Amino acid sequence: VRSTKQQTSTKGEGYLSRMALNDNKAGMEGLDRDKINKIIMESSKGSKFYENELKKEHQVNQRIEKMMLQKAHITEQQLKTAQAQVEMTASELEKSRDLSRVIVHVDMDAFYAAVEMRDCPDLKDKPMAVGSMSMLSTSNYHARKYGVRAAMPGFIAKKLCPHLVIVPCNFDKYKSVSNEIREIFADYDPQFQPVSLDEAYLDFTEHLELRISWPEASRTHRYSSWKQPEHQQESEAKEGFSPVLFEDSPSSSQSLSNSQTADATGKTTEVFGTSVEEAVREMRFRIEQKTMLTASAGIAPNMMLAKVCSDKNKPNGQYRLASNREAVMDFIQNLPVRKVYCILVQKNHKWSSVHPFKMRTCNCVATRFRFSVLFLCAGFRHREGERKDAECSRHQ
DNA sequence: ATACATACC
DNA sequence: TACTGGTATGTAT
Repeated sequence: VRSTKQQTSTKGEGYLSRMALNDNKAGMEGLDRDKINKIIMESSKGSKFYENELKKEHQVNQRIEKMMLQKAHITEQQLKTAQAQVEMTASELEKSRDLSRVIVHVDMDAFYAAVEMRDCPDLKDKPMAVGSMSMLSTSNYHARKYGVRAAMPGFIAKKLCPHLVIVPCNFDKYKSVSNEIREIFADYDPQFQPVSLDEAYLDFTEHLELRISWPEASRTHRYSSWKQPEHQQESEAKEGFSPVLFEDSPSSSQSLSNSQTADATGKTTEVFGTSVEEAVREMRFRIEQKTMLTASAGIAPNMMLAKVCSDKNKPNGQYRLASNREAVMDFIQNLPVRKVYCILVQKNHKWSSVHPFKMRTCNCVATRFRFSVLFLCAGFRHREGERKDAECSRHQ
């Protein structure tokens, strides 16, 4: 597969395949996928774009045919050599497996759309999307029920949902909100890695080591009335509380999570525990109080898994994958390859390389390739390496 | 070293 | 009418 060098693959999955894979997305329950695909096809037909996509798809098919021909000529000996290589790589990866870090992936829910809805309550119960007639950046959950989603041209979205409201992008606004949430991220990991305006990877490992001995006051956060501008200074002042001053063992209240102090007026503050889940819940709480926007998070021993996890309980939820081999393997079993398909092949050959084998789940890939160590791909490995370098220079 | 291709949001 | 644009990495020559 790797040696098939023709540069004929489509951009990403390709338009047509993408539609066929229009599954498994939040907000897609109870919607008629066939009908949606039909409308998309009819809207696309005859356009230059569509012709191009067809051409690319054809090229990919030819490439696959070629690969299948090559496959017929593979000898027993070659197979054995390849097998041995795979086993070797597998055992190397197995040895280098590191489950000691706690990585969190945070992703704002329908970010651009959520910002626009926050600032214009009229949009609240309407299907809306952010972008233009040519291209949408994202859509709110209401619009997703009609099959309207990110990276879809606006005019097609209008056909799927005639009442759709399309709001133009306000990047400056999104940038300033992004800065607000990044300030919170920095409290948990000063070296956090932003992916885009609304998404970042955080290494919680160190925060958790310190947090275990934090007093309750440092883990208490105030509900915002969303009217007083000073609410953010409030929480920052608390965060600035030095944990080093409280090195005695965690107090008895430490294990009691989710306790709330009540006022005459009701809840005004919330106390968070010292566990990962509590720390992440706290971070999401602070984001919501500060920006009126919700975020979802995934907690796992590496970036790739964290990313997949953050999708699991979206919107406004979080999911933690335990840090042991068994849990990870279990999690991987029935995961659609689509979510992590970069695991097997070179990054930019991934889709056209895995696709012809028609494998849906990771388990299927593992069986076919007798390959059991599949949860850190080159792309993420690169970024994780980057992070370690950054950390080294920080310590020096 | 450069141009071109691909990926991600 | 209309199928992104900014930024990164990877590959070929």
